[in-house]
Amino acid sequence: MTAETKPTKRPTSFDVAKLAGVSRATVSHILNGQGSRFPEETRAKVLKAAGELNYQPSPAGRALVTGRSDILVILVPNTTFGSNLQDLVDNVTQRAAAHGLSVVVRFAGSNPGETLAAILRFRPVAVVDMGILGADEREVLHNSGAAVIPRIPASEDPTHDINHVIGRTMAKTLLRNGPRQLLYAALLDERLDPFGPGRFEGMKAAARHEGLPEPERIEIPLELERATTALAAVQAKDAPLAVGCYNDDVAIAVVAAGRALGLRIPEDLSVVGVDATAIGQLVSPRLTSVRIHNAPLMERIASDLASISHPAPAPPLPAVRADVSVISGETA
Amino acid sequence: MTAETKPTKRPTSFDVAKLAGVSRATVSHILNGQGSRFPEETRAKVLKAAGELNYQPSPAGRALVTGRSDILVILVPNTTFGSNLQDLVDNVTQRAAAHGLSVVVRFAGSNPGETLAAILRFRPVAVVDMGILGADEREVLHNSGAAVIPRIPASEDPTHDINHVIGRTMAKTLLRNGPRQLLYAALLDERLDPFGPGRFEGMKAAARHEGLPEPERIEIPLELERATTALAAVQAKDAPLAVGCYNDDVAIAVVAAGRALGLRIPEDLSVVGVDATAIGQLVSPRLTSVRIHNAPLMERIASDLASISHPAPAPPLPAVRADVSVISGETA
DNA sequence: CTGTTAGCGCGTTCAC
DNA sequence: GTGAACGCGCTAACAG
Repeated sequence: MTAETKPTKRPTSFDVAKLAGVSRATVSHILNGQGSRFPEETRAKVLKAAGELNYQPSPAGRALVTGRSDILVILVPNTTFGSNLQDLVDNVTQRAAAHGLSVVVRFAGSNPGETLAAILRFRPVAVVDMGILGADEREVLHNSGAAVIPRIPASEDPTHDINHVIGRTMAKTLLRNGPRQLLYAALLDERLDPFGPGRFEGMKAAARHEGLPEPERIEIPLELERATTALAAVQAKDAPLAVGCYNDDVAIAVVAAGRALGLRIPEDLSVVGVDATAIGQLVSPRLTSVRIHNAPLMERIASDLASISHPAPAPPLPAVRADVSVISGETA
Repeated sequence: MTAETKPTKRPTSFDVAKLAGVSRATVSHILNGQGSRFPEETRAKVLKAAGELNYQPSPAGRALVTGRSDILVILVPNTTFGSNLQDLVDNVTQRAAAHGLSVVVRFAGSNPGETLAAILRFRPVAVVDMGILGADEREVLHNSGAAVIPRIPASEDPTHDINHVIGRTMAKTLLRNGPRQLLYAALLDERLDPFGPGRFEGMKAAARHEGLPEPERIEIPLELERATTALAAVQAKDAPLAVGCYNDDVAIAVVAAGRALGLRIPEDLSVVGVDATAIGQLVSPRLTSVRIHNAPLMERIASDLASISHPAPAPPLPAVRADVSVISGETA
């Protein structure tokens, strides 16, 4: 270094104004596009000055006056949320950047209230909710002035919930070779299983529809011995088991436990996972798994994102179609 | 709702001052603990008023005057960073909250400059770097006034880098049953493999040390057919292969590819992963894997976190011991 | 039309 | 214990 460059040398709107030979107000007007139209000459001067100084408006100053930060929060259920989490985040980050927004990721903690409070502290422009917020929490966010994305039609039939669809799909897949004792395998760590209830409900509905007894819910740790114990506890003498799992990881654990118990797969134990992860297709036996098609959701997020700038009241708003498909493997 | 509650009804320091019958300056002094000592009575009044109003200082206002936000950024390499990512984030979030800091997660994008810029926009108090920042980038952050955590001893021997240690450990493990042709298997998606170079270097060093030829680097997609093709391309006629993998996911892919090629494991193909994930221990054959002990790192982060409030120049600063162990499975 | 003045929003801090 | 000013950007009101 030559002469102890001051750490905080960020130019302010005042610096730009000075360099351009105008007032701060003019700078603000021009840089925000809107406002009265200034002669081309003035615009150019200001833009050039801003460019030379590499002027970046202070988020703090802006937040102070607008009462809102330029932050967009992506609320993520947990780390195990498919492997497409990264893609989704990258995608949203790109689009948000185009709107001048900064994206931050928050993992949903085990304490919903705390999580909500943490989000509110950011005074975000928008919150991308992957489906873990309750109606009341969405309400709170909305009232705080944050757009909650994707926007969900108000009168949503719980039967159309993606997790319900997943649960039904698992059940249907497990039952396609005749009736079996249905089970729902959740993760032991509840923190990681926010979608469990919906999926379990879906399986129950499917069971009812088939005239089968209500499925049982078991918790499967991702550890062989304890998983085996858990599975053994529900193993009937000679009724084949059919286990719908929270995700592929759990499915792998169930398969491992079944193997440890000497069960044939899928004859004695059929298993269906969710997410159709790459790993699930690489292990032996290859998993049968429900794949969630995120494209529609992504599109919806993108369009909602686009509409937060234009405070258009409420454009169309088609429901997000719950789009899933079954990847047939060797476990069901 | 009764009467269109105003969205922004947050109390300001003025409200607290009014209710407590003092000036805003007094409120500020008392609420920031530090400052001259006020009579107990005044303190109580202010605290009570703040409590009743549930007063939360505006981050924007504070940021404006301090030139710094109350944000702590955790820079995460990618989604596949072990499953302990969630634990680490939760852990840091807890501790940070105790310091009144808000934690945000950023995934390191493929474009380092962009990532750095995005972080700088937050003007964060601190950045937790999981080891993906270069010395220059750390420098930039430091100059911007952000504490970079964990603090790394300046003259760090690259040989002590955790990834180098991991690479050497993989090689050693693979070679414990005699010399083999060493390979390093990276993920196809480079975005997900920021630690690859260090690990590969570690393997090279170990190979040199053993007088073996330099290991080759291969890219293994997480998809059976293409993984098989990639592995077949490097398969010598009758030299057994020994593959050190970026992580357990890659290891599972290599094992699957080997099986597809009719190789016996570990006789013809030995494999070592990294992370010792739960899944790796549930599949068959059970993975041999290098486990990274995060406790020391966590502790270091915790202590560094504690020291950002006290601007103590530079307390001790013991090096973080790179602590790894080998989980013996059936693949090496 | 073009551009400026003035004051807000919120917490902090110096000087009295 | 307080008054006043600062930091930074925005915008309504206003003057040239």
